[in-house]
Amino acid sequence: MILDADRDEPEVSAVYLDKLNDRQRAAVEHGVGIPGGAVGGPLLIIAGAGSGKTNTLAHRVAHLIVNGADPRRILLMTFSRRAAAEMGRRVERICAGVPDGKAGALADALAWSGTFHGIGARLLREHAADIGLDPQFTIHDREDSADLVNLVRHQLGFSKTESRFPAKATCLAIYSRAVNAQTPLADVLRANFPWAAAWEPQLRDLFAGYVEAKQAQNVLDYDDLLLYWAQTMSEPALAAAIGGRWDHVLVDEFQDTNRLQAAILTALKPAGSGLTVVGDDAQSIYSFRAATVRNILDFPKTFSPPADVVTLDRNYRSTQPILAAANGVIDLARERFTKNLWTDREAAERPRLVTVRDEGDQARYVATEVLENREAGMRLKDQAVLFRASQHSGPLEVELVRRNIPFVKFGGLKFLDSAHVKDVLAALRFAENPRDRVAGFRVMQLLPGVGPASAQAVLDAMAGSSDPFAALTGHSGPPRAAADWPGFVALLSGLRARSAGWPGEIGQVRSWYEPYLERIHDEDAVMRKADLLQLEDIAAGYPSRERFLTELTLDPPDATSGQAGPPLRDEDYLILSTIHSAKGQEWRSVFVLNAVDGCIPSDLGVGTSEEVEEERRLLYVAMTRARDRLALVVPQRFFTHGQSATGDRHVYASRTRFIPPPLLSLFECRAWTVAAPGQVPGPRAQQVRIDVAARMRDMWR
DNA sequence: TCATCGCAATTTTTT
DNA sequence: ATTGCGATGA
Repeated sequence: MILDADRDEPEVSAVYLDKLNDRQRAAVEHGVGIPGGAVGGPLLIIAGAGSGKTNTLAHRVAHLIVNGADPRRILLMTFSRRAAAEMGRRVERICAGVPDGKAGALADALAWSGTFHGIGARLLREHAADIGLDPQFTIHDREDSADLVNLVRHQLGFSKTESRFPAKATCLAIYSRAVNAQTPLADVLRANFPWAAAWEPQLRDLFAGYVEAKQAQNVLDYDDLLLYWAQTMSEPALAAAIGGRWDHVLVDEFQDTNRLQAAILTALKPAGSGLTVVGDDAQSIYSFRAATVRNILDFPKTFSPPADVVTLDRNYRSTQPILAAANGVIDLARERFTKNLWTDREAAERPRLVTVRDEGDQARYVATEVLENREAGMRLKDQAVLFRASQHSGPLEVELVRRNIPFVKFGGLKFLDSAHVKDVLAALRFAENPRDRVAGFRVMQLLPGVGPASAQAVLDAMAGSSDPFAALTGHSGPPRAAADWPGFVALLSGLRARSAGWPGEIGQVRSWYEPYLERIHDEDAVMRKADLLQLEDIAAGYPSRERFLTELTLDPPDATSGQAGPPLRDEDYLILSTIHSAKGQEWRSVFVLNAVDGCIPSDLGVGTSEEVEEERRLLYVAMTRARDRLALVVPQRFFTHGQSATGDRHVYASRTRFIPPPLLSLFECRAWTVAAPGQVPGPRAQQVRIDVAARMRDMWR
């Protein structure tokens, strides 16, 4: 693209502004074009669902650039890297449409965009020397962090206490909340983990040990990426240097940030100049991660003069009946801060509330409807099925496979979480950072004859040495692993020397690992090997081992594995997604599974009224994803787990409490049964599900 | 003392 | 599918 940067017209012909409504335009133009090129004051954009939020933010970024802002000095923090990429594309497109466009250099110029955690990791590596951090640090994901907590818990002897000590994941959750909410441990325990409150002194010791262990091993967990960043900002000189890197800082999905993130933000821009945050308190669904709507509510008065507020309440996405139903649901919230949305997209069809017999019928209903929609010209990609918990889509997935309907699932367990992938990554991480005990502990125990004790012994020997890797190669190995030890040392030496280059190293690990994989998982080794080949493909997309490990941890590929590889780009497929993962997206037709008490709200989320309110917002988010059609499905009975396949123990469920009788008029209520002639409904339907499940298993044999 | 195997119990949402 | 526990065997 050819740039004509010399033309310096004072009046920028911003045709793109004409497509915006007044409010959006106010948000885009706020503080832009101040004489002398000064940066505007803080801005809060309250943007309801479907109000063109992403578009407005993209226009604002583009408008800043068109008016002379340096894209390299813009920091854009989004909720996921997918959202960041989408934003970059839009900004580029808008800029490209401007005659004297500055779009040419934009592709890499908008370099500072990503998640809080991703930006934090990048800054910490750059400033490592300033804060006494080794820039080679590796990053632990949730599971790794929990494993490390577990190791420390063992050392401190909490694993065999009289009454049961909280599980490793719970310990980590407590720690994480204390850090992210910036709240004292005692308060966290009282408010969120009352059953663990008696263990406060032990937990305090555990967390101290955990922090020490992380530092000794040169690893950071997710929370550290924010915490170290925030700590760095408490040193005035560093704060000025880091804050001064950017003229504009924009934050999307601000309702889902926590106190620690808000603290970072105000430290970056204490006066709020150049600061823009966007969010919607009605869509706050991450308080389990210590996010708080107070960040949005308190934002204006954090600054003096206070931030300007622009509210976008016109919805461009959904039809009026869909919006009316969604508004009805959120109207019953205990407290509301934003006004209801409005739209002029008239339509006759109300959202449907469909009662079905059980989860099997729910699956058949959705599959049938999806196919009907497709017959009517709606691509599969225009349709999505949303659910509260990843597992809820199980029966539907079986039905889709049976009917040959391709789908991609978002949310829930990723294939990175599977044991074999983690094994390979642990080997790479151990080579990258030989002090990483969790990685070493895991990978060494793959060798026959090596268990926890001898792995610990080797790690201790390494930890006691100034050159841990030399200590490893010099180690004679656990006595009972004599046969496998040389191969293991050879692998790590090769990785350290980077002899195979990247991504060849991953092939190196794979060929070393395959015999162990076959030994451990002799049943389904074939499928797991295929996963590893896929991992190798993914790895090829990263420039180096370090970048691969970092970015994979912070931004794992978000489609869940399972079906035969990732679908091709031009292929049509149905979207299955947790409601959390559906954030910010929209589809023409949306199905919401299990709109019953126990699922929405989740049984596990009804402890406090705050939790119930969050579940209500979750349903609201799900409903507002729909543009033209929406169906909530209510299965009447659920088969309980823990019984034989032919068992019929079940419980009856009732419609979600978030749609009480007064709201029913906003829906078209109907029942659906398997109506195909010749098919016998009832117990037989259950039989079908079992047969199909067996057939699916056979696919891989 | 340590590794391994079998058995039972459990599983929200995610950077 | 994974985690935690106790028993067993080297």
